[in-house]
Amino acid sequence: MDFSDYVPSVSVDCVVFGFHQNQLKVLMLKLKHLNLWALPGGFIENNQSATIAADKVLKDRTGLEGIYQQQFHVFTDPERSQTSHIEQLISNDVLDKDVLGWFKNRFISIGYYALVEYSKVNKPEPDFLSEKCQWVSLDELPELMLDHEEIIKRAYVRLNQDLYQKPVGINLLPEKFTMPELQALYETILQKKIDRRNFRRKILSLNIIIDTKEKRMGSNNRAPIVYKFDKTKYHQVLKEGYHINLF
Amino acid sequence: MDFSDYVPSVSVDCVVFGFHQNQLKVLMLKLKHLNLWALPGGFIENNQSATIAADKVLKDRTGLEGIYQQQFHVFTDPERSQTSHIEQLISNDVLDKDVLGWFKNRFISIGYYALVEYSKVNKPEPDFLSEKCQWVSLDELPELMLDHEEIIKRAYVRLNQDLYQKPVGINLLPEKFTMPELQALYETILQKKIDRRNFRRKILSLNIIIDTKEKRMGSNNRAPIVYKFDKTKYHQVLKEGYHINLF
DNA sequence: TCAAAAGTGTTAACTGTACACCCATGT
DNA sequence: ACATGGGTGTACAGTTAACACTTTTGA
Repeated sequence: MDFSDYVPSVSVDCVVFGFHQNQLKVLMLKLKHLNLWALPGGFIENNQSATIAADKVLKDRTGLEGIYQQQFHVFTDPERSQTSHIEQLISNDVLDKDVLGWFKNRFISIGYYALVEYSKVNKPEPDFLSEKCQWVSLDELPELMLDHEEIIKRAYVRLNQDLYQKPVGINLLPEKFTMPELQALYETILQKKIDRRNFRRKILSLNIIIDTKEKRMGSNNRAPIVYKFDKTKYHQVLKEGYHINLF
Repeated sequence: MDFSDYVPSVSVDCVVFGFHQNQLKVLMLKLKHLNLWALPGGFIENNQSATIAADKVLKDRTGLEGIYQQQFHVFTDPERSQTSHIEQLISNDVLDKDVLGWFKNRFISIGYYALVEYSKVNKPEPDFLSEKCQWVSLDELPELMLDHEEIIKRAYVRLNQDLYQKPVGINLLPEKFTMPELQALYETILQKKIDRRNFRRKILSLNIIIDTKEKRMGSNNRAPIVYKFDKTKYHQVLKEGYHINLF
């Protein structure tokens, strides 16, 4: 393995959020032969920006392109770099021992959070260090490598803050969705109950979603209206920001 | 010069804001023999976090410790690294040519903004590359090295956003200040006029400033009340955040 | 026709906004 | 005593919050 194409000392870690069964999930990798989980991550090629590097990580794990991503923090504590898991991976023949030199470097990691439509991630792909890649519920995190738990926590805090400013949550839903679905998403991320009627009014007043004139049939109650985003207005609001008072 | 103590490929740049004569100023360095200005910056020692490295930059330039600082963005565009100014500094004998190897690296820079009390910075110190270090008004920026103009712009955008969420502006004022002074600061940063009476009410309702029972004498009008921060409550609010509607 | 959950509307409480007036200070 | 600008109060408008009723769907 040759790491000379990568910027030394810098890595990228992605906290990929998905929303399923009214739970916020994170895409995680289970390391081979170790009882440890890790965030999808990678290194930055010499001619890449970190954003492009993050795009590649996202593409490799989820198969998707054009995912919404947001750089949220850089993790620079010198204590965050540990190689014990790398050494174990080497002794389990997962990694060749000539890579230890690279991993012995201290790494500064740029944290991105990404929002994906859960159902579009059909078969998340593990990387060369891991045996599986799967969704893990945010409130049932397993034991994580290095400072990855802190990275997730911070990503979540930032997502939470951002949701008050911009309609980012929309990236977690499929193209078509109902008002109750959108509300469940907001309630999950913000961790508070919101009045159904007030929520609807506020969201509609943003003028970023459109009634498709369809209804979601199939349940034992009145069929909710199916909406989709008004992409033009959505991007406008995303840029400008707003403040929804959902306290 | 020996750079082996530093983390390769990573630098720290600080946008140091000060407030003087109702203007927002930034601390800038004038490069030796070049008609170019630069932000205070530095590299990260092997056992330092980026925050500590930024602290050192701030200490070296301003002489102050414990300055309020906030990491706001990482600049990773591969095109941002250029060495033409370094080469010119070498040909002017400012730098020894054996440092070119280090500076030829591509750098990823972690941007911090810092807020200091203008009057406490008595004699800003240039670094080894620069001939002077001084305050420059935000709206009269000279020609800047690399992407430093973009870094400043982004720092300002972030400061602006943060001011709506947390009472950060306080760090730009001396320990004791009056309501009109605080308002002038807000109006400058937010770039909008605010109604005097409404401003006062909102700020006071945050309960983070205390009437010192003193008055600022000396001008031809009613002497304004002198306030100071309630540090305990201030730090609490800083952590929790709020939203002031000053639109 | 019933339960469940969605759509719609109304009012009271609160917050923000736009003002006018009075007061202290130095000349 | 007057000009200047700071401190205080108040009423209106706009927004948010709390809540009740009607409608649609599948069983």
